[in-house]
Amino acid sequence: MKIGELAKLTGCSVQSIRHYEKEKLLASLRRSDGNFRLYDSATVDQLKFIKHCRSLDLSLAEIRQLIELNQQPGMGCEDVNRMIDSHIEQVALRINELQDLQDKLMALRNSCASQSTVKECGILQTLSVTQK
Amino acid sequence: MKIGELAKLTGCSVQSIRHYEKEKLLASLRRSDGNFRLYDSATVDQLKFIKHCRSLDLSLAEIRQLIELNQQPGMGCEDVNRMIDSHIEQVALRINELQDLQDKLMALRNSCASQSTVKECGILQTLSVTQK
DNA sequence: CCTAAACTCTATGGTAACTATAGAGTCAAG
DNA sequence: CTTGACTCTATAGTTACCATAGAGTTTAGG
Repeated sequence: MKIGELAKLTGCSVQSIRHYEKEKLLASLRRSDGNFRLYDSATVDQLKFIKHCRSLDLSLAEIRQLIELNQQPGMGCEDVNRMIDSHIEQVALRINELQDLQDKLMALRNSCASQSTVKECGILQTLSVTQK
Repeated sequence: MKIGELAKLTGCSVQSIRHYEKEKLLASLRRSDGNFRLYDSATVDQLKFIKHCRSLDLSLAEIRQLIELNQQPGMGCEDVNRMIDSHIEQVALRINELQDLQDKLMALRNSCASQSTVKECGILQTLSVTQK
C-alpha cells in the first residue's frame, strides 16, 4: 500500500509518517518503480504503536528507545519501567505548575471589575506591580 | 545602563531582552556611540511587566497586545478581561488533558511487574495493542 | 599607552513535532 | 493524451528563547 492508504488506516497524516521515517521510527522500506513508498500490514502495526505512544506524550526519542528495547526480547524491562515512571513524574510536575498558574490567573482576574477602563483596570495594574 | 545591567536588574537574560526588542515588546531605544543599547529605569519597569506576564505563561503576542491596550487608558478593558479568561480556560483544559494522561500512564505502569523481561513486559504489550 | 578581559553587536542555527508550501514527478481513468 | 489525484523532495514556519561565531567596544591594570 502507498502512504496515503497507510495514513487513512492509522489516522496519521502523510507528513507525520514521512517525519517518523526520517526520525528512524519506521524501518527502512521498499519503493515502487516511481519512487513511491510501499508499506505492508506490519507497518500499520508499527505506526499504531507509535501513535499509541504519542497519545501518551512520549517523545519520538523515547519511542525510538522503546522500539529498540522491543527488539531485545530477552533483556530485562527495567528501562521501560523507568521511562514510564519518569514520564509520570514529569506530568505530575507539569500539573502542579499549571495549577499554581491557574491560581495566579484567577487572582489576577479577580482584580478587575468587568466594567472598568484600561486606566483603572486592576489586571493591568497588578501586572505592573513588581512581584517577587 | 547597558543591556548586561538591565539583565541583572530584571533577571532576564541578555538574549531575551534582545528578543523582546525584536518582537516589539520594548520601545525603540537609544544607542551609545559604540552602538550599545542604552536603557533607563522605565525599561526596567517595562521588562518586569513582561516578565510578570511570562510567568503567567502569556505569549509574547498577548503581552504585546496588553502593552498596546495599556497605551489607550480611556478605553474599556473588556479585552484584557477576555484575554485572561480565555487563558484560564486554556490552562484548565490542559490540566484536564494532563490528568487523563496521568491516569493512562498509571494504568500502563501497573501492567508490568518490575522484574519482567522485555518479551513479557506488560507495558510494551499494552502499547502494542490497538486502542480506540 | 597598550593590552587583555569583559562586554556588546549582528546573524545564524538549534530546540520538538510536526504543518504547510512549492515545484516536480507518477499514475489511473476517461 | 490529458486531467486530476497522488506522491516525491526540500524548505520555511511554528514558540520563546539558548548557543555560537566572528567582530567590534570598553575598561582596568601594568
